[in-house]
Order: sequence, then C-alpha cells, then structure tokens
Amino acid sequence: MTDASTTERAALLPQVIIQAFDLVLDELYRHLVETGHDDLRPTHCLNVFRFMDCDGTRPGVLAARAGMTPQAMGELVSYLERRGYVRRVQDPGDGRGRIVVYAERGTRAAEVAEFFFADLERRWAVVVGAERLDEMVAVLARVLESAARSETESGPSGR
Amino acid sequence: MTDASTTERAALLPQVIIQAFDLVLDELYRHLVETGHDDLRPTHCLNVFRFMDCDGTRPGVLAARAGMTPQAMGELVSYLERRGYVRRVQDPGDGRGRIVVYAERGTRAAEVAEFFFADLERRWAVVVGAERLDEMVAVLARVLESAARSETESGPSGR
DNA sequence: GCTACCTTATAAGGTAGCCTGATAATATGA
DNA sequence: TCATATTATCAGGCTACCTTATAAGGTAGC
Repeated sequence: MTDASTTERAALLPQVIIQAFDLVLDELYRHLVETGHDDLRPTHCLNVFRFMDCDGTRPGVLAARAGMTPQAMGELVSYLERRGYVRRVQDPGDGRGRIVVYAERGTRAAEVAEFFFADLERRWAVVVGAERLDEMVAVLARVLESAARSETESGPSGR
Repeated sequence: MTDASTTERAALLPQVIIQAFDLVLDELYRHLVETGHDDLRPTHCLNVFRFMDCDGTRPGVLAARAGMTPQAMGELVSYLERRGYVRRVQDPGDGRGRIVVYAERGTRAAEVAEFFFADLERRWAVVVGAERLDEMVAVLARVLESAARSETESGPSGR
C-alpha cells in the first residue's frame, strides 16, 4: 500500500502500528517457546487468553469476543484443554453452560506473558522515557476508546 | 494472557497495540471491500503491498521481507496477477529475475489505502490533537528503530 | 562456450485455522 | 412438558502458509 522505501519521511501511522504489533507478538512467542510452551500458537494468545476473565469465561462469550464461530473457538479450547492450559468446568450460575478456566500450564504461561510485558515496558521506557511511553499508551487508548464508542453508536455492524 | 475485565487500571501497552492493529486492519479491509476490492484479503496488504517498492520488487525480496518462502509468495503474487493487481515483468538489471510491479487495480487499491490512512489520521487528530498524535507515532517509531537495531546487533535470529 | 550458480516457476502433499451446516445432549424457564 | 439456550461434535470446505523436489532460464567466471 505504502512505499517500503520511504524512509526519509516521518514514520507513517499504520506502519508503526503494524510493526509494533509484529514485534510484540514475535517476542512474546519467542519467550513462550523458550519457557516450554512451544505448543502454544499465536492464535491461542490473540483469541483465547486475551479474552479470558480471571474467574473463567463461557466458550460462547470467548467466541463472540474473538469474532469467530463457537465451533472454531471450541476447537481452540479443546486443544488447550488437552495440553493442560485450560479446563472446562460447570458454570455455577447456569447449568447449561460451562466456563473455561485456567489450568496449571495456562497460569504459568500467563505469568510468563506478564513478566515479558513488564520487561518490554521497562526496556521501551529506557529508550524514550517512562513519561513519553505512558503518554503514548494513553493517546492510543484514548483513540481506541473513541473508535469503540462511535462504532457502538452507529451500529456494531457485526465484525 | 491479561485480564479482559481489567478496565479500571490504565491501559496496558500490549493490549492497545493489538487493538489498534485490529482496528486499522478491519477498517482498511472494509474500505477495500466497499471500493470493489473484495478479492483482496488481509495477507495481500500485510505481506505483499506493504513490502512493494514503487519501482517494483523481486519476488524473492518480497518473500524475505514478509518472512515467508518464495513459493508461498509466488502463490500470492500469482493470485494478485490473475486479478489485475500486479504484473511480473523482466528485471531490467538482471535477466534471471523478474520484478513485481503495480498493475491498474493495484494502483487503485493503493490509492484507496492512502486516502483511508490520511482520513484515519485526520479523525484521530480530532480526538487527541495533531500534536499528541504525531508525538505518539514518533515514540512508537523510536522504540521500533531501537528494537530493530538491537536485533541486527545481537544476530538477526532468522525470520 | 562450458559450467556452476542464481532466480524463479511449478507441482505434490501436509498442516493450522478458520468457515458453514447438521445433529445431539443437557439444562433452563415458562 | 415443551420451547429455548448452550455446548459439543462431526462432516466437508477453503485459505494461507509450509517442505521438498524439479525444471527452466540467465549470469558470470574461466
């Protein structure tokens, strides 16, 4: 879309976001592999763990949050369950439902991710300063919040 | 990895980056579909167009930049060529090689993307101000530059 | 002009990660 | 009891990659 050779100009907004996304996910994935979670693939972090609440989440809710079908989410959850990352337990509130909760390996992987994220923030703060980094996150968050609001107002439009 | 219900705390760095990435790509895709480029899928933007130079790029170079095999890139390029987005022409410098250049639909799609990106920046600037937005992009770019440098120093480690 | 190498194209076969559609089991609530 | 909601499972399909192997053409050194 944009010219890859345009290095003189100031950085382009979409480019830096895509690159930052790639960087964060590549590094996270590397850390997970190094800590014995090589059977975890990007989709498990992006579409399952990212949307799980501490106290467990319904498969259907996970599917909706990730924007995929319950069947597809069911496959991911089954994969993670077989490998000890999550468990499916009865939903105490509604017997029809189950909730997906963290199992042992899942908890450990989440800890690895948290440590990595904290370290990433520390390293980035060294480069640009903690204040400018916080400001950057705040700006992005503000923009996202605004985008989310305008989307719910003008109709969610599925996804 | 992190708790989806943690909305009280300040936004988390990885979360906002992932969300921004999703937002930008979803909206870009929507615009492309709306302008008659519904046969264009995210991978074509992320892995082909993003890495194409204005004056054309070798398939092998594209594959290396996108971090995939020449065969996989060849498939994507063939797909785009069949649909009039790119053309393969002789490399004037080296007869063994060909270069992938924009064809008519590709040029039009690139224009759509550029308009969309410009509009996105305008809309975001309304929310947080042009200055804070520029500052955010600069901070992200600075961090990425630093990460890229430290990676080439300590060994590219493939990919 | 021969040869070793580079670049690209093509084909076969495999896997992951989604999709749609259909069916069954179970639990809820009217 | 019966309609509905939730989940699980199976079948079949598609995209987007992968690996491996082969073929074809151009380049450059000798």
